[in-house]
Order: sequence, then structure tokens, then C-alpha cells
Amino acid sequence: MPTELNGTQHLQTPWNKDKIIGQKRPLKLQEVWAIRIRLQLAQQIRELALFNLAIDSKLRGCDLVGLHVSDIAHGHTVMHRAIVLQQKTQRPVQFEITEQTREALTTWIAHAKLKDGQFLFPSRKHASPHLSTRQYARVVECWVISIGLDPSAYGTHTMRRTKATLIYKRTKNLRAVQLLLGHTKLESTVRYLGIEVDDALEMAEQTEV
DNA sequence: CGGCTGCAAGATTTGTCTAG
DNA sequence: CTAGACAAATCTTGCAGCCG
Repeated sequence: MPTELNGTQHLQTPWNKDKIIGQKRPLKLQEVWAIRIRLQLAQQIRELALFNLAIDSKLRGCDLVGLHVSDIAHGHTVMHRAIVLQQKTQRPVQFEITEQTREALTTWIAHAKLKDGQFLFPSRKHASPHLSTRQYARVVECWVISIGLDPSAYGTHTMRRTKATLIYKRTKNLRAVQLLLGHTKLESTVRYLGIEVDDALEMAEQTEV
């Protein structure tokens, strides 16, 4: 758009006009735990389930809020693994649901009396299908603020990036990260994580053998 | 009221195409 | 074959306003 007034005022200027935002940062392991504990103590059943699943699934926000109960659970039992078709790329990704996430989800499903065909995170409004990504983003922001981090550096993509980064740091297994994120090519993963290509390919080869 | 949806529009993500 | 360009989908986030 044309006019950019005083860059720092919060009037009605586009939120990111002339601002350099950059990628959203991933959470550190201890930060994940900090948030998790807070939610547990606060008895935030829905948010705890949402948070745990977000970390575990590494799904994009739009895929996460659009999840059905039947995608991750059979009857009253939450599955250990789930396969979801990504909306953006139309490719399936498989992810593991950890113990505590299953617990949180089970509690949430029981608490909200959700049925198989319903959305996992239903909207309050009848006309809307499920929780909006807008609200999800806001919830994430709340989490970040609650543990004293800068909200502008983290977002919903932080959730997606967090586990992938942790796994890469720990195992150096790019191949695994690629599968977990559902990327089609190693190059995409490399670009995403911002790793040197030679470095990455070399590692992938070593891992393959 | 407070939680939530929807919109707008620049930024980021990620599959794919293209040149070297 | 690879890096870079391109494009389509998605994200980010202030703001307005609706619903339970």
C-alpha cells in the first residue's frame, strides 16, 4: 500500500508493513515443558490437549484445527499414531502421539463429550466448522507470553518447527525430519531448517547406509 | 462481557519449473 | 543434477463485530 506513516504506531496500518519479521523461532525443550506444566496446573484441558497435539503432530495450524476426532482416536481410545492429509500439499504425514498427549486428548474428548465424526476442536458457533486459525494463533501467543517470551518471535509455526528442530538437533537425521514434516524433497527440509546443503546431503547419505 | 470468527494484505512456506 | 526463481497455499496479526 502507498503511505506508511510512523512505523511503530499501532493504528490501522498493515501489521507487518515495513517490518522485518523473519521466521518464527522454535521452542526449546524446557520452554515446552514450562508451558505444559502451566497448562496442567491451570486445568486448561482443551489447551493442554491442543498444545501437546500441536507439538506432537507438527501440523500446520490450518490442518491442526481441522482435525476430526476420528483422525486421532477410535472410540474412546486415542491412537498411538495418526495419518493426516495435509491441506496445503495434499500429502499424507504420519506422526506419533506421545503418552502424555494421548492422556490429555482422552481427558479432553471425555470432557467435551466429543463423538467420532466431530471436529477435535469444535467452534463455539454452530455455523462455523471448527476453531479458527485466528484463535489458535491467539492461544499460542498466550502460551508464549505466559512463560515470558517475546510473542512477536513465536507463532503457530513455532509449534510445527519445535519438534522437528529438536529431533534434528538430537539425531542429525535429516531424513527423519523430512518424513515427519511431510516434505517431498530433502531440499525443502534443508531450506526449512536452514542448513547447509552439503552438510545435509552428506548426513543423509551417512544415515541412509 | 469475554471468547471467538472473519477479513485484509504483506511475509513465509514449500512444490515445481528452469537455467547453467 | 543443483541452485535459484516462481507460484500457490498458508501464516501473522490488528480490528470489527457476533454469539452464548
